[in-house]
Amino acid sequence: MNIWEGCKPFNMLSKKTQYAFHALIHLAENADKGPVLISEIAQEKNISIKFLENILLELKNAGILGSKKGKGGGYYLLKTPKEIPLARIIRLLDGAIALLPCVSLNYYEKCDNCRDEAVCGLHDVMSKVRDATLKLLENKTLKDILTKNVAI
Amino acid sequence: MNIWEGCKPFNMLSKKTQYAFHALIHLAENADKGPVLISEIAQEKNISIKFLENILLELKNAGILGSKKGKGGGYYLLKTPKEIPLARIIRLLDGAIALLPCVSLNYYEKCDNCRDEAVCGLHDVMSKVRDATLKLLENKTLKDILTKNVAI
DNA sequence: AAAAAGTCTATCTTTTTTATAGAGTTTATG
DNA sequence: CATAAACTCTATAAAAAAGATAGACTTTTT
Repeated sequence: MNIWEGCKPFNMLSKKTQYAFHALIHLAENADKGPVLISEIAQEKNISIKFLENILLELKNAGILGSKKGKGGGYYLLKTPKEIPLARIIRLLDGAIALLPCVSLNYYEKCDNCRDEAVCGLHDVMSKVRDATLKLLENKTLKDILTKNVAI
Repeated sequence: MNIWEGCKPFNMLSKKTQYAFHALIHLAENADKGPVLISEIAQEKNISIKFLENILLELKNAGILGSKKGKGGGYYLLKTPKEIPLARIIRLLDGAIALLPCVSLNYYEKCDNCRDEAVCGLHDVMSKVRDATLKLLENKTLKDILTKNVAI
């Protein structure tokens, strides 16, 4: 059961992050209905319920979601969609937003194939890519990826 | 032996692609000296020689490098650095340049967590990220990542 | 003929990703 | 207060990908 089915999807967002986005969208679009069941999100978005559990828990531990146990419980947003930048979610679940460790702002790591980072042309170009990417992902929020209009 | 040592380097260029860039840089900067030995590149750039063999072979099969067997042999560029866009190398060795399969130009794949791609907000944002990335990676070439100045 | 150097194919190991299992805890409510 | 609903936590397993290696083969030079 290969979920990527024949494409070559390297460098992409993990399923974990993709599922997180879809779950957050569902939560935002149903924010008026009180806590939402994990099982409801899983069914609606076609995600393994047990896998989704872990993801929602991570989002909760990061202060993005709240939860309520017991009957009538479920998950809900702790922030408005507008307050949740996409970069926040990606960094939380996938880590660095950069094509090379040596240009990552949050997960920097020295590269060991170049002698001097200061004069590495690769470093320059990849920094530019990172900046262009972050400009979008830090300014676009959950609100921007919603289908329906939701009250702020 | 974890070569990523504690960072969380997902979504990044693979070692294969990174090694390819470093090898190409070395070949460009030594283009005047005739064919360059795999072993020379491996030593200079701190890459496993056997792993590098495979990479150089892929670059050769893609028409980017040429080679000469026997004594005095080695690898050499078939194009000028200016004619080799970075996107070409990444696509060859890593595949798609996109954060989601559904926004990849060269490796498109339908996403199965959203009902309708046409009204998927995620799709819109990720297309913008792809465009911003490609604008850089398709216009920047091997020439732009060289340290030394090399004759065109 | 011998040595140098790339070619090819196969396999192995490690790491990461994805997914699952199951016992535990909290809460609403009849 | 018993019960069921629902999230919590930790561990583990399965699958895929990345990274690396081995060795026999071919071509070329001298």
